Amino acid sequence: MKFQRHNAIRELVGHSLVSNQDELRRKLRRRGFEVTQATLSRDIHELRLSKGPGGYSLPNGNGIHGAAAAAIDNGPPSVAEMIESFGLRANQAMNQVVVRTAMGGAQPVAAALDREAWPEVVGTVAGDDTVLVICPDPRRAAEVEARLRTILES
Amino acid sequence: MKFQRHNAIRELVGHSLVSNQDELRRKLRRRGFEVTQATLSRDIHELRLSKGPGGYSLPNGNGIHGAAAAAIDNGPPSVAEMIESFGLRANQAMNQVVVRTAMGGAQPVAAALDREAWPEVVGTVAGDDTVLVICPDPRRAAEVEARLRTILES
DNA sequence: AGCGGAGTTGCATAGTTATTCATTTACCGT
DNA sequence: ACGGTAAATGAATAACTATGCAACTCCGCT
Repeated sequence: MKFQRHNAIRELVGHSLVSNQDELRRKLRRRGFEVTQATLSRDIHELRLSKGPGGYSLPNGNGIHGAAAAAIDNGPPSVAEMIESFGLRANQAMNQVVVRTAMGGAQPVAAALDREAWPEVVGTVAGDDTVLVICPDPRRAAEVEARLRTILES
Repeated sequence: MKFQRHNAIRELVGHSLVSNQDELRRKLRRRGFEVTQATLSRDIHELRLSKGPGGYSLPNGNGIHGAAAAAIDNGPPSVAEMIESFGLRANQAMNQVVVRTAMGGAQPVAAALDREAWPEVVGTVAGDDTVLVICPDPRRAAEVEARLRTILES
């Protein structure tokens, strides 16, 4: 089971020196986990471990396990949430959409848009209360405008 | 000189995303350091950098020594230098080009663009990590995109 | 000048990690 | 039960990083 293996990896990396993935593979095998290097590469990525002079280490100091980890992991705010919180209106202009928000709401909205990386959005620029959304062409801008309006009106 | 190069590496790693040694090599070349990947591997070891999900990072906490960092950068930063330091990617959309940068990199990049006053650029708008470059028409925007990409990939 | 050692680097390549592709497995809704 | 879909994984391999070695430079000494 992947979850158990992840915990074992955290434990090994936190309490002993692990210099490379093959060493990790051997240590895990002693604990009953038999997987290949490819899987460990993916595990390490998912656990966001980093590799430095002293082998692998946990992501910046916090070695939280199990339940505590899950509690913190409340995904980042979605575009829908941000628009619901801050959005005032959205207007298309050529290949752009201008989104007006409450004061100070532009940055969070733009950040959420960037993170979700909609295919119709090339990029965003945010001020204090205005987000400029750049699309490849007017058609895509219209789609974005429509989608944002749907959220605004819901 | 090795010492200067080490400082440049610290600066690049601290202020921009460096995903691998070849990328670091290209960014250093723009600043006048011409070395091979082998040397960078040694430099990284000596600087005790670590590599994680967000590229290379400085050894836990100690940032750049302000004076030393400033000493490297004399003349007004060029667009090429700024793009090398902060640029992530460039995408054209109609008569605009959206430039994504490392967090906080948009303002310096836009300032450099404004100062160099390219004929194909009408103006720029910068947020935290995105610069919107306005061109007179799509053709000119394509030229700007191509030129920025050349820098990014050089 | 000539010698010898320490330091730095590039080249080639060994060592390590990430990714692609195909397969297997588990779970859904019909 | 049966296709359809998504998650997990291994094998092969691409991509990336470290290292042995030779060449070169820079000093300090004779």
